[in-house]
Amino acid sequence: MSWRGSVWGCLPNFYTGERNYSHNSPSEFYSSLGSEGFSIGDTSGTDEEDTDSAILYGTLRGSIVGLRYYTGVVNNNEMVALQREPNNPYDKNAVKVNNVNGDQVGHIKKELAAALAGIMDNKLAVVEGVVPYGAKNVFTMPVQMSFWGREENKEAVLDQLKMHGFKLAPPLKVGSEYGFGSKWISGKNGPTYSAPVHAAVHLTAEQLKSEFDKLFEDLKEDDKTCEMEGAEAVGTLLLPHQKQALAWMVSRENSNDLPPFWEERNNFYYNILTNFAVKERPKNVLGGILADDMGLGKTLTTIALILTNFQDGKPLPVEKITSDNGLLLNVTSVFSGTASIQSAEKKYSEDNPRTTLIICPLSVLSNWIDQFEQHTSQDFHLNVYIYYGSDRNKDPAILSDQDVVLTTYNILATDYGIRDDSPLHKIKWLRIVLDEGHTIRNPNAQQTKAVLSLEAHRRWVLTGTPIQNSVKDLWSLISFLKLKPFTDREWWHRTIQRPVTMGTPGGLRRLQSLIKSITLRRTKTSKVKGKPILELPERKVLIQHVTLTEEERQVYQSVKKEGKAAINRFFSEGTVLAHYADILGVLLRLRQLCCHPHLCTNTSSSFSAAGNNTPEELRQMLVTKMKLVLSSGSDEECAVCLESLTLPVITHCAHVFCKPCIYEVIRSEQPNASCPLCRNELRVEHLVECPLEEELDSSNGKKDDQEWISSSKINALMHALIELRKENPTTKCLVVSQFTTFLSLIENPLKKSGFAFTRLDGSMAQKKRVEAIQCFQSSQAGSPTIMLLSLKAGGVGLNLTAASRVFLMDPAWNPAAEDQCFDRCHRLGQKYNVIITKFIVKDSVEENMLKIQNKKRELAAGAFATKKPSASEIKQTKINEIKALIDL
DNA sequence: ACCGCCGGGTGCC
DNA sequence: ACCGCCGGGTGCC
Repeated sequence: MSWRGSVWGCLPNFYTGERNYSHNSPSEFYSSLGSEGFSIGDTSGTDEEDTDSAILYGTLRGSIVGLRYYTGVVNNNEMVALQREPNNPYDKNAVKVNNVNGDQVGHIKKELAAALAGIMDNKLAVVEGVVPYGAKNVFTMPVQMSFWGREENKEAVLDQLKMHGFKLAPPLKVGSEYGFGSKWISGKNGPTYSAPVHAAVHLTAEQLKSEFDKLFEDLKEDDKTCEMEGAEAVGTLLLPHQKQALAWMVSRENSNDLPPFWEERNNFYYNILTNFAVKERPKNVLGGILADDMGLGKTLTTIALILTNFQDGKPLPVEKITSDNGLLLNVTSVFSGTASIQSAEKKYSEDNPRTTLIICPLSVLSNWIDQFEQHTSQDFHLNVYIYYGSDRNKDPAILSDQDVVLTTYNILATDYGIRDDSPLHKIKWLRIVLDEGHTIRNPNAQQTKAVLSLEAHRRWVLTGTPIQNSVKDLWSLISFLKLKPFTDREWWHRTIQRPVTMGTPGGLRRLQSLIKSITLRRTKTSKVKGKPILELPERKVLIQHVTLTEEERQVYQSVKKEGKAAINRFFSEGTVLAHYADILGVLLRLRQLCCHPHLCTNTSSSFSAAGNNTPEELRQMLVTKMKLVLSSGSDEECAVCLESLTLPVITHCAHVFCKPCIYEVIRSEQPNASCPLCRNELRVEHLVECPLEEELDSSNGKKDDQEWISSSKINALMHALIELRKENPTTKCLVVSQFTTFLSLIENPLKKSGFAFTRLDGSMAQKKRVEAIQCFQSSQAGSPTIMLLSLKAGGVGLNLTAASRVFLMDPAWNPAAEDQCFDRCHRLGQKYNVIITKFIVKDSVEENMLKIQNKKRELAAGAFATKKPSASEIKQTKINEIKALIDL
């Protein structure tokens, strides 16, 4: 279908010079965003990791003064935030006090502030306040402070306080500092809570995990079972559970309910967690979290929502196409809006926007485009603009005239990083949809910051995996939903996260009630009217062992011997971390040798190294190393943000980080920054960027000069494929590898044996991918029966249900990556049992990888809410893995 | 009286 | 603040 090409390319041409968009100039939008949205300084960054391991040192009563001068008011038992104010002209020790709304209440009395300043500045403790009675005070009010910190800082904090003549009282038995009500609560000011006997009951990781699972499981049985038909513009019939989701989403968008934990009491609105009260009715999020399992149709449901609840609770207006090229018009409807835009301009404005912004991982972008095309009835105009690619149109006026703007997290973050050049941040959107919302679970990641500073009326998070490891991961999502007071990390932490992780009684219940009020969750096993939502066929994983030929084995052993010797040397020299990339290289070569000798071309060991290289040689070497790391398939994360690498750069000490992350490290540690992994000197001018990857597979190259030969693994595959064809010639298969070169090598025997095949890998242009997928999914006679698929091509959205067999040619480091790949065919629409065959070479690194996969599976199943490992711990785990892999 | 005491002015950091 | 504190006014009984 040719229109896709135009989607990607032609909007700029279409609009060039057509109109002047005088309204909503960029500057207006920036001033409305304020400086906050674009601040570089990150006050919340550095030692957040420690908050979970904090203990309560004790409490102290103090006073807040200067109430006269500020507007912030405080109720009895209300939580307050203590914030250092080092630039106060009267006292460099100043500590200001804000209420939950962020309005300043006053200052901590100076003698006490003098004691607190050092503690707070050196991050020895977190100091939190609750005002026991503050409603009527005019000049001063008391504050009950709790001191939280790591065990090892306790003495320092006590000393510091003692120096100024203060002494902590032991922690109160009643958990007022957890916001669970306290002895101060009178009947008037809140519900009474029975006081827990102990301040905190620590649950084991396992208990927490199971509690947490229940948290989502329990969401299923409630009243979210109303159904709603999609509007006429939805060109597809919805399944019952999708109609339920639609009804729920529409009701959420049009709801006027109070947000969770708010109550109306004598003309005020009370937050029962913080005891904060306001006159104005707090806004609930017009949206929520759709946490359906993969394959239940979140995309379709969201499209139905956009079309059905288009504006003012009404569907997308009908604009029947009368011209005889109606079909064409719909197809190019992406840009067909000129005529309607003229009239629409009065209807839609900054206050009443029309545009839904959808942010998704690149891997599912084409899926969204497909589904918009498939599910939007031909008679309706829906302007969809794909904000992607270097020629993306950055005119906010044009973007805000679309019905839908589709973009990726990376594009959003990239634009945001350029500060002055993010049109997406200049627009107030009708609706923002975050697909694969857990992408933003790391609060410090650039993408998260970029997402959190977007403006919108309605906000949705789509995710199949609502919580991956801990409550912590939820904050970004909740913050995105703009639920007060959780947008501020302190209140989230004090009212939800800490009670849950400390096992404070009722903490989980509280979290559950929060989740429940904003989430719709169904699993593949959920039922509608007694029937399972979807009945998936069975899925079986078989492991087929492959024995190398004598020749292959010899090559393998010699490379292994050499690599093992080198790695041993690194261990004895203690330079493992410095040679991390080299070690990955060794393992990569071994894994490649298991597949095919031709994959392993770059035997030129890079650890010749060192000595007196020219700067250019050094740069080249670093680039080579970085590419090695990126292409090693070892799923490298940035050790700063713990996410997969965005804009990777390599340090002189050969460690790879996200560019924004490592810049932030250097900025915050100036003048002398050091590498987070090995503590070597770190300088911006030494960082080497990854040249725009033409092809990240390190074993790339068109080795046509080599004569084609087979390998044990290829033989095993071909044998299986031919047997399968005898059984049933229409059965479709995925042949999956992490090495695209391997896929290329496999093409040869496929052709020779007369198989019709297609191919999908990460290097292919979007258009080509879509073609390959459609071609493969086709049931027409003569359509390809085999797809050569690179493991990570396409994300969760990729739908390859035509295949019922999968041949995994080489194991991945991360079992989750494999599972995700299998789910591309084992999902809604699969008619047959799915059989997966994993080829594993006997007595090789691959067998060891299986062991590591099992370990990871156990880890993933058991560990929840345990402390997030530090950067160096992650590396240490990797090093242990390396040892296991090469039998050291 | 280099004190006490009185009462007005005044008030965060 | 229906306080504390400051500093000026004042001064036997």
